Formats: sequence, C-alpha cells, structure tokens
Amino acid sequence: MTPVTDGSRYPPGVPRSGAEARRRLQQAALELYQERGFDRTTAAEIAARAGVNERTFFRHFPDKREVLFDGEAELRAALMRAVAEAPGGLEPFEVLLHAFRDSARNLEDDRPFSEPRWKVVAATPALRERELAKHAWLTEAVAEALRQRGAGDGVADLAARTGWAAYQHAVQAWVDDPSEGLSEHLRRAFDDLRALSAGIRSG
Amino acid sequence: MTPVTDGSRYPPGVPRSGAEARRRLQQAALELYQERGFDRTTAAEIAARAGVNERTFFRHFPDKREVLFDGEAELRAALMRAVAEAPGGLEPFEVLLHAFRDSARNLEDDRPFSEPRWKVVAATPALRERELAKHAWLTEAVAEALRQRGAGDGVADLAARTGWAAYQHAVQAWVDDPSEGLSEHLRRAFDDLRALSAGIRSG
DNA sequence: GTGGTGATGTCAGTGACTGGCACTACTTAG
DNA sequence: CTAAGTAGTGCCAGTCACTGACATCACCAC
Repeated sequence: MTPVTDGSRYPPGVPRSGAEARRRLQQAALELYQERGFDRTTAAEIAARAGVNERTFFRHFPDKREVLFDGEAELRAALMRAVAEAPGGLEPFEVLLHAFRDSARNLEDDRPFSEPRWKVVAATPALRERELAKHAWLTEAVAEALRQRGAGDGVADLAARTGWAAYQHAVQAWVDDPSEGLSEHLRRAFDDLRALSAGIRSG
Repeated sequence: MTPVTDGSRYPPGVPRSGAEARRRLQQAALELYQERGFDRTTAAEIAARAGVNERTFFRHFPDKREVLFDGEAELRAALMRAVAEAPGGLEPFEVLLHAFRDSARNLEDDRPFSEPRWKVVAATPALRERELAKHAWLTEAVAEALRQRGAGDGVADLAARTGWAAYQHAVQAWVDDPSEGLSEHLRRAFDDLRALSAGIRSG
C-alpha cells in the first residue's frame, strides 16, 4: 500500500475549535521571534512548533506580523467605550485622559505578559511599522468617539492626534521609569502639554 | 554563433551614473502604482518600464515601498536645520511652528508634483505603513533638534510628538481645504491646540 | 591601452503568501 | 442512529519579493 495523504496530522483528541490552534500559533511565534529574531523565523517554523501546517498559519493570520497584533479590535472597542462613558461636561483632553487611564489599567495589569511582546516589536522595524499602523487606526477610533460625543470634526481630529501623541509619550516614560504608575505619567504628560501650549502666542 | 549573454542591455549612450536609472525607476514605479495599483505591480514590471533589470531595482531601493520615499534624509536634515535656525528665545511649540512653516513652503511648491504620490500612498495600506514609519523617524529628528536647542529630554519628546501630531492635522486640513494656505492651517492648528490644552485642569 | 571602480545583467535560491482540492472532526436535521 | 452540512485542516502548485554570487560593461586615471 503506497503512502497516501492521511488528510490530517492534527493531534487527535484536540478539539478543532480553531481558537486552540490560533493560540498555539501566537505563542510559538512570540517564542521564535524572541529566540531567533523575526527575520530569521520562517512561517513554517512557527507552524511546526504549533503543531500545524504552514497553510494553517496563514488561515489564522494574514501575515507574519499580524500574529503579534491580535485583539486590537477589542482594544479599539474598549477605547471608544471609555471615551463614550467619560463623565459629561469634560473638555476633550480631559475625556481622553480619562479614557487613556482606563486603558492604562489593562496595560499595567498585562505588563508581565505583554512585555516580551513589546521588546520583540521594539527590536524589529517591520513590527514597529505594523504597530504604528495600528496606532493610527486607534487614533481614528478615538476621533470618531469624540465626534459621537458631540465634538466638531476639526477638534475631534486634532484632539485625538495630539492626545494620542501625549499618551505615547507617557507610555514611553512609564516604560523607562516604572517606579511611577502609568496613570501618573499620563497626568504629567497632559499637564506638561498644557504648559507647553500656553507658550504659543496666538495670532 | 550561439546567443550568449551580452552582459548589458542598458541603453547605449546613456551615462551610467546610477542616478539616471534611479530616477527612471521612481517614475516608472509611480506610474504603475497609479495605473494598476501597488499590489498588482511587480518589481519586474517597474524595472522593465525603466529599461533596467529587476535586480537593478533592488540595488537602488531596498524594497517595493521605499521607491516612493526617496529624499527623506534630506527632509530630515532640512527639518532639523529649520528647528536649529529658529529665532532664539522662542517656546518649543513656537520653534516647531516656525520649522513646520518652513517645511510647509516646500510642500506647497511641490504639490503638483507630489500629489499623485500622496494619492497612491493614501490608497495603499502597505505604503501608509511605511509613511507612518518615516514620520516616526522625522518626529525623533525633531525631538533631537529640540534637545540640541537646550530642551530637556522629556519636554523635547513630548513637544516633538504632539507638535508633529498638530502638523499632520494641519496637513490633512490643508489637503481637504486648499483654499487656505498650509501656513494658515498650521497657525490654526497650534492655536486650537492651545485652546484645547487650556481645558486641562492640572492636578 | 591598461588597470581600477562603479553600475549593471544573469542565474539560482529562499521564503512569504495564495488558490484549489481533498480530508476529517463536530454539528444538526431526519 | 444515520446522513448531510459546516468548519478547520493538510497538501500541492504557483507567483512574487528579495538576496547572494559571479560575469560583463562603461568610464576614469595613469
């Protein structure tokens, strides 16, 4: 009997929910990116470590980068919800400070889990590019949420862009100096932004 | 006589400065990206239209995206120079407003030439990603220039990030409404930023 | 005209990603 | 309990981005 395709080497007993394979692929990818670096890791290697076929990798993720950026849709939704649920009567930047602090809590809780991911992303140009694209996407979501809160188009866009920039500054400061909480860094970032802006002579 | 490799099909009479081929490749790439879209354009097609070998394309540009992002080093240098040469005694944001207006002049002059490029970039996710990476690179340059002007690390980073965000907002506003100059949009962006920031309650 | 240098052409090869088809596990209607 | 139906996977062939190695060609200096 000549060896024919057996159709599946997927481990027996493991439910084929798809979510399982997905998780294993993410885990395997992160490990390999840490061990060998992103560039010297092939999709086939990731799939092998996850116990699936290379083709399956690309069924779960559109490309090698995206495997590290899962859950951005949830983050976007959470961010928009936080903006929407901020107390009424607040100025746009105060709304953002409120929303970012919300997001900050998750960030601080997940730090031990997501720190290795950060390091890999920070060390890999291709992954930083993707991250910046995700941030642009999130910034648009923030602007949209501000609009839904009644802000004008111009104000919403400007506040979202500059507010996000301040947020990123705070995150960076927090990574460099974790002795203070992200919430404190955020507070200081917006305060400093206010001080800086006060130096603009109008006209 | 069997046909052997002739070594070069580079058009005779054309000097091999390299800069010539480079320009032709950029032109061909932009044309093809406009006609068929970035994704359905192969590097071989670009090279063919430019009259060179595919390999030559990758000698001039590290990848298919970079061909549309030439001269960023000069832009970076010009930006840093503009920051350095801003009048003394100005607040950080005023320095940036000054520098961005400088950059804005070039942007407005080159508009007819660079507008098709913008459209292609805006329409192609892969190219937008690259553009965001370039912007991050330029933002770091601005921060560095502010530091060389005596600004502290924290202030330089925050001002560069938020200032760049305001700049991008202004550029977008200008593209949407060219009836006013970019310089005016910039002025308004920074004024609006000041007004927004004034709404932050410190603490 | 001879040698050096820079730009190119040619070829082979790796790896990301895709389409198509077959197969298997889990679900649901009957 | 059996028969579709569906979702998740394996397998294969193919395109294309990109790279390394080597030969060839144009131009410049001596």
